[in-house]
Parts: sequence; C-alpha cells; structure tokens
Amino acid sequence: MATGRTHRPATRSRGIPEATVARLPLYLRALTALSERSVPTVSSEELAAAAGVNSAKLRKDFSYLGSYGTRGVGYDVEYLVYQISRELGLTQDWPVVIVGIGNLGAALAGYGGFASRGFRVAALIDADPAMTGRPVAGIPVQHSDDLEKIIAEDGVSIGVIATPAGVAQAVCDRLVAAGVTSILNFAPTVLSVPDGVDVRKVDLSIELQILAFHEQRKAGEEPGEETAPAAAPAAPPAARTATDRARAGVEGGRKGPDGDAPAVMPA
Amino acid sequence: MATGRTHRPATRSRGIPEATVARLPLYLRALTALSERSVPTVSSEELAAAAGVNSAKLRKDFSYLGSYGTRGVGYDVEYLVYQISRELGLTQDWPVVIVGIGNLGAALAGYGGFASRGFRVAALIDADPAMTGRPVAGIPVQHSDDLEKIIAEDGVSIGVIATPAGVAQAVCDRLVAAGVTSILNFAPTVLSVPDGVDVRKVDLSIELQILAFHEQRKAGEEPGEETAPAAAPAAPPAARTATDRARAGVEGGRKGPDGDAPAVMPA
DNA sequence: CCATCTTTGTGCACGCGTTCACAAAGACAT
DNA sequence: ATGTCTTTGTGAACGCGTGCACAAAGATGG
Repeated sequence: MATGRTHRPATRSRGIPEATVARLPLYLRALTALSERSVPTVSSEELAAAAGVNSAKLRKDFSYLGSYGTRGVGYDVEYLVYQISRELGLTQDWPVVIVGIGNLGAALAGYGGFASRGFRVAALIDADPAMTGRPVAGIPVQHSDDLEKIIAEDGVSIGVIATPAGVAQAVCDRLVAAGVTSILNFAPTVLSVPDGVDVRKVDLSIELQILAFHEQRKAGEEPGEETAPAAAPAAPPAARTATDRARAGVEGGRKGPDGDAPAVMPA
Repeated sequence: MATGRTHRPATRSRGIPEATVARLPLYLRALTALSERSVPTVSSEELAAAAGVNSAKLRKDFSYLGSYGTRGVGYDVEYLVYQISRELGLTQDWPVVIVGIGNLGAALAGYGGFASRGFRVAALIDADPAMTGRPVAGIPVQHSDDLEKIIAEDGVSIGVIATPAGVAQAVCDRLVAAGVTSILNFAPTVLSVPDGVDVRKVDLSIELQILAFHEQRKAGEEPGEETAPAAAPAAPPAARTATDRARAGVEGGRKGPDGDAPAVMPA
C-alpha cells in the first residue's frame, strides 16, 4: 500500500488503535456496497471476507466502537454504515485544497470521489501564473499567492500536496501556518511539521521499490551471490579514514538536482 | 501514508523484516540526495533525521543488511546507495505495464520517475478502442485485447492497475494469469490473488478518511455526544429479528452501482 | 417455556517492531 | 603505542497488533 504513516505515534484517540482506524474505511466501503444491494444484515465472517481481513480482527475492531452487532444474527448494515461514518467524521463536510495542479494534481481534482464522502474540493492552487483562472475539472485554479486567504476563508483543515518535491516543504509550512492541520503528501519528500499536524504520504516510488524487492526474491532463489556481485561499484565498507575526504566524483550519471523533480516518482 | 499492505504475511525474505524493507526506499532517497551533494559519509543520526526516522531504528535496519558502517565515522554514502539499491533489486531493469489510461493512469505514465530508478514503462493498456494508438507521455496506448501478449513478450512482472474499480479484479486476474506477480493497485477494491503474488494498494479515499478521523478528534474535544447525536439515522442495533427482512429502501440518495466508479476515490 | 444453534465479544498468548542503553570497535591525537 | 572520543551494532525490555478459542447472548423452533 502506498500509504505510510508519519512519525506521529498514533495518538490513540479515545482508545481506538491506529491499525483499526486504518481499516474502518475498508469496512465502510464493503458495507456501502452491501447497503446498495439492500442487504439488511451481515455476519462478521461475510464482511471480513469482503474487506479482505480476518473475521476475528473485524469483530475486535468493531468492539472498539461499541457493541453494534446482534449475536446469532450479525451486524445491521445501515446502522453500521452510519456509526463508522460518524466515527470517521464523514457526517460532516471537509473542504480540501489541492496544491500543485500538474498531471497528478489535475487527476486528483478530476476524481469525483471527493464529493461523494464528505470531502469537497474547496480550491485548486498552483504557483504557475499561466494556470491561474484556468478551470481544471470544473474548478478554476487560483494562484498560490492567495493560499492563506483561501485557507482562512473556507476554513480548510485538510491540504493535499501534489507539487514537485523541491517546494513541498515550503508549501507545507505555508499550509500549516495558515491553519491546515492534516496533510496528504504526494511529493517524494519527508515533511516535517509541528506537533498536532498529521501527515500521511502517498509515494508511488516507494511502493514500486518494495514490490521490486519481493519480486527479486521470488525470481532469484539461486544461492551464492552475497559476496562480490561481480560488477560491484567501488568502495569497501571499512577501509577509508575520515581524513580521506578527497571525493572521487559522484559515481554513475544521475542527473539534475533532486529538489525540483516532478512529484510522486523521482526517487 | 497511503500505502496499505495486503494480507500476505510479509514472507520475511532472508530475515529482513517487512517494516525494514518499507523504509529502505526512504533511506535510499536521502542517501541519493547526499550523494548528489558529494557528501562522502553520514552518521546514523544525520541520515535518520533526513529520512524522518529514529537513529536506533535506522542502525537496526542496516544491521539486517550487514555491517556497512564504520564506528566513529558513520556510513559511506556511495557504498550504502549501492548496497540498498542492490537489496531492493534496483540494479536491474523492471518493465512495468500500466492498465487503465484515464486521468490517473495518464498522470502516472507522465511522471518520468519510472525510468530513473530501474523501472521502465513497458506499455500502457486501455480497454477503450478510441485510446488505442494514441500516445500518452510519448508511449502509444495499446488495447487490452493484447494484454497477455504484451506481458509475455516484454517479460513484465509488475503491473499497475489504474482502472475503475468495477473491472480491477478482472484486470488483476488477467495480469496474474499472464505472469505478473506484483501488482500496485490504485482502484478502490480489495483484490484477491493467488499465493505468491504481491499486491500493494494506493487508496486516496482511505487516506483522506483516516485524516478526517484525526481531524475530527482534534476539533471536537467537547464531551457528551456519544449517545444519540440528534440527527441519528434510524435503526437501533439490537432490535430487529432476522425475519424482519422487509427492507425499507436504501436510505439517502447514494446513486449509481458501485462497480464502475472512477478509480482512486469513490468510496 | 425450554432446547438448540448461530454468531458475537473478548481473554489470552504469541510474535513483530520499536526503543533504550551500552559494550565493542575503530578513528584520531599525542 | 597508548588513551580518548565518537559512533556503530545489538541485547533486552516493552508495547502494539494479531489470531485462537471459547463463553455469553440472543434468535429460532418446537
């Protein structure tokens, strides 16, 4: 999964474990599907299968919310949809700003899902003056000079960063200063934020690298390649004093500076 | 973080914990930045700060790879870049196919990052005949009829699903049948795959909902709203027998069938 | 009203991941 | 060569999350 929680130790809000919170949206999605098919009740076994989790885990998760099931019967679908929605804060409207309307930002803006579950795209913001006023997904792009004003006027507390990595921290700082307390970061950078601000990151590059790791493991079951993989790079680990600071130039030809690489993938 | 691992219990490949594997790309990114600035060595403390983790955790992570540091000095940047790259399987070329060239798929194809770290977009695939042949990000879109052929010819083992949720499982099945063993799923669905296939998911909707949960917690510190939140929906939890199956019609006006909602956001 | 059967809710144990804290290793100075 | 100082590598403890397995709750049928 492309999600990665950030160093905030999970807060443990009202005793609901973070791992459980992360699964609630999964349950909600499965329950919504059942609701649309007018299924009145569902057992933990069925729902767990639909959500791709263990049934015991599901029951324990629900137990943190209270006892909403009926023994011998299961869970009332509609009631559970409401309870989870309420728990997740989806019964209210969350205005969201998207900063950085490049390929990805535009794609995010285009997905109608924002509106469908309590999230509303309050504004699209980009630093490029050429973008200003141009409608993307029906919403006119505003210039980043007005960022603070937009946040304040619409009472935005959730921001999505889809900018190049080089400016992500600066954008983040401005968002936080303006009052945003939750950030979803698509830029390939570690954001540092003050306490009380939540950051979640979506990083395609990291996900692919994790997959590559496992893929390599699946493919390469041939033993004996640990030592000296033939085309090794250069330096042995423990033979180089600190005085030996004369650098031999950066190895292969990685190119430009890292800072302004396009969002999501670079490294 | 928008990533979510799937039910595969992590395999524990050669003793490297899954949690460590997930952090290696983070370290690699920080190290690459240092490398570009020609920094020769780095201490665990500095590198940990750059990667946004604890220094003890970083040292333990590296200890799983072997002892690549020098006491009293730190780690050799270039050497560590190579070792981690090798461990992640980034020293080889990974052809990747992207299935579903809508807004998101096009955005993914457009990010040059694929090429920069061992990943290469081998093909873009879409089911819409109108898309076939049209170049997206310089790569011509191919029709999904040829999916199996493309996978086989290019030896693709990693697939990215950016289709609507309704067809994601079908696409997944075809990819797996054709030989793909790692899947990055952007569609808001739980994919079921046979053993030996890795699935990671990126789900914007889930990330936002998790943020909303914490956001609600931050905002609402006013006590006493647990019981009966005024505009409650309907049914009490435990008063409805199983014979009472006469459904009262699906509540509020959620609209279309869930299946073909646009990728990433819907639920 | 009682017996049976289904399904929830949870006590308990286990394993993974994180963190602390320190000994060992090596660089550097004299 | 010896001592000091820095930084790694890791043993050990702790806490969270997971899964088992079962008792309690309630529905259903006679």
